[in-house]
Amino acid sequence: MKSSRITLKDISMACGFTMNTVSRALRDDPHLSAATRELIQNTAREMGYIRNTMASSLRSGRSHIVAVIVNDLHNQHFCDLLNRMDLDLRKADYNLMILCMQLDNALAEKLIHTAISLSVDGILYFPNFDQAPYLEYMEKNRVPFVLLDRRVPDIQADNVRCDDVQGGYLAGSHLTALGHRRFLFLSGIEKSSSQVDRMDGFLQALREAGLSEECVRVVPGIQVETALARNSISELLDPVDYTAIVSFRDEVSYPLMNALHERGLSVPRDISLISFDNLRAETPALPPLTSIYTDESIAEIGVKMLLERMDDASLPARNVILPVKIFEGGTTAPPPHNINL
Amino acid sequence: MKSSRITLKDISMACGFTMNTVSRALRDDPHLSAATRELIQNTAREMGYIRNTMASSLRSGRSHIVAVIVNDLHNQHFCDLLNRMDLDLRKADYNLMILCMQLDNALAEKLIHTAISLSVDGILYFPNFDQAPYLEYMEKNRVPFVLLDRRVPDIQADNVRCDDVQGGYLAGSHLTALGHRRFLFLSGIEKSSSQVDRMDGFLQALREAGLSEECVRVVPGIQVETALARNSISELLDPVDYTAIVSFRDEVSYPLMNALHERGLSVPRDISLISFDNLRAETPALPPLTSIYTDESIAEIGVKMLLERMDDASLPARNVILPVKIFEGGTTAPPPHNINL
DNA sequence: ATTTGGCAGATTAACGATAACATATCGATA
DNA sequence: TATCGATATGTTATCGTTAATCTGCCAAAT
Repeated sequence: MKSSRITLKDISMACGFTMNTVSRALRDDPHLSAATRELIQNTAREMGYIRNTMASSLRSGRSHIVAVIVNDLHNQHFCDLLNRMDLDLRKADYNLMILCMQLDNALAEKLIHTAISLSVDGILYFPNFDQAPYLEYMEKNRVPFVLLDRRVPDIQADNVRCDDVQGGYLAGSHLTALGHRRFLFLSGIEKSSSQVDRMDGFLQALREAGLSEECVRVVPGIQVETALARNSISELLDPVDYTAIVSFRDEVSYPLMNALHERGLSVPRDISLISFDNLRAETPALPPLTSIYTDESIAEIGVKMLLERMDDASLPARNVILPVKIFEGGTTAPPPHNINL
Repeated sequence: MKSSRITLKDISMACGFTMNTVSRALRDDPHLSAATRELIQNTAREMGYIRNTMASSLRSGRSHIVAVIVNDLHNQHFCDLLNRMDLDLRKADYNLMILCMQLDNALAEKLIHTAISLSVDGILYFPNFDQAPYLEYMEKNRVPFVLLDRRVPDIQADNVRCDDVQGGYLAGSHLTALGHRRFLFLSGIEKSSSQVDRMDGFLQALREAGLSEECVRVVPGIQVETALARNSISELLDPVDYTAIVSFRDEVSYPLMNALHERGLSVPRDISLISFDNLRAETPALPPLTSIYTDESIAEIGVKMLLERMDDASLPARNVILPVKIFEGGTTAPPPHNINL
């Protein structure tokens, strides 16, 4: 019952080759004879050798780790993305390290430090609006990175996100086409480009329908999150001076439907409900949510871009904007005709 | 525009102290004079120094990383747990590294290797049944670890999980008390103790109600997952020779309800539905799911245990079993009285 | 005045792996 | 036969940090 970790030295002594030769054998260096390589690899396996990444990375400069920095893990969107990233990165022989901001923007800087400190080979980053300064760290330390899901003003960097303006526009034109004239708009908490862009697109659709901003009551993200946490989302509904609700993400829609149901309002007969979910169309709700989504995977594309950039740092910055669509579930309908707001 | 990483050497040259002194200053070593310490810390900050974890860990043996190995991230259960773990670990100055098995059991061994290779300070592990051998790696390499959510036979190690036998029993007695006599039991894919234990408890409740195993049709986990992936869960429902469904996790229940609804079966009027969710009672469904849960947090307790163990490897192994309760949502009711199965 | 002890900081040697370079062997070629 | 090049392996230096040990200095104690 030997204890503690086996090192190259141990293997070297056990099979008579130098540490260097052992190291090369374990990395499948083709300059070694097949016999030597196999002998060493077998010995290593028998002894239960596990390479020390810390040492290896220190010397070689490569850690085989990619970090992804996310807002929080309560959002199923993100979790699905993370899963996909993990899969794709593992195929390319990288480990994914998930770093979570816990909705604390100040933590972002620290997490970027952590990632750099770990000598990660690349970073996938969901930036918020006010985090542009942190990006400098990555550039200064020459860490390849890709920005996901959000736009950061005045930054020249790889970037993949959804067409949020178009998303907001689709939501708006869908509702106005059905005849809605008064809206409740529930925002998300993050100060992200998604917020701004979706609202822009939404308002443009209203303008095209001859409506003004007056028709929209906006609930700030912080109120939404607070209400969610307190399980009191019902408060946000009053006064019911609207016939349609636009909610920032699908997950808000579930408690929302419960709250509407409790006060006797039926979806979509009395109130229409539409939300955004850049990631997938499937929804467990009954009726299924009408939702804005994209067919493509930010995770897949983001990982691909990062792999390319890690491979060649001199590539020009790329900007990918994914088209969005509307999934017409069962939560939108024309407003009740007897309504008079 | 300086590039690449600043090292202790750079700081050392910039402020005239040796690397060692710089290193100590940056670690708040009390043996240094306050003046020196501040001078060095300020210089480091100005120069944008970021400690190299790889080097630091190599020398010191501590990485400040804790790894958690999970089955997959599509399960909101796990994501909630991970979030909590991350929070608690960060408070204790550790980074959480999430390693995902992607439902591929063989990957577990590799992930444990990865964790050890990274010199993590501890491992939180959701083991499956057939993974007991892998645990040896952790013991051999003296990595502190805690087993979560599942029981592994014949292993003497820190362990926190729910009382799954009791959970199965609660589900069973709840349904038999309502008058149900025929059941459909949807399993989860993992070969975990939860599976076995819940079924044990469930069957015991049936026996106490004078029923035998014959009353239960069991759908294997692999079929459930396949159906979920193909979006064809409806297939599993036939023939409808039961009045109650027990599903292994809440997330299966949503598509299930949709499928029942589509074929004109109402929950709970025609079919009762109960599921397990060790983690939280809140459910977005309408009506809310009747579900087995626990008030306590496996994440919180698991992290606490791991911190204690990392602090003192000589502690005796501890075994914590959390009590479970039933949340009576709206998805169970007496069976239709005209039924004759 | 000499010893003692503590403090601030320097010197040196690792941690484990790998890159860069050097060497030895052998067959092929001039 | 002497030289060359390819192949297979050994030597040495180093990645950035920290642990272990040591030195010099000054104040307090004898």
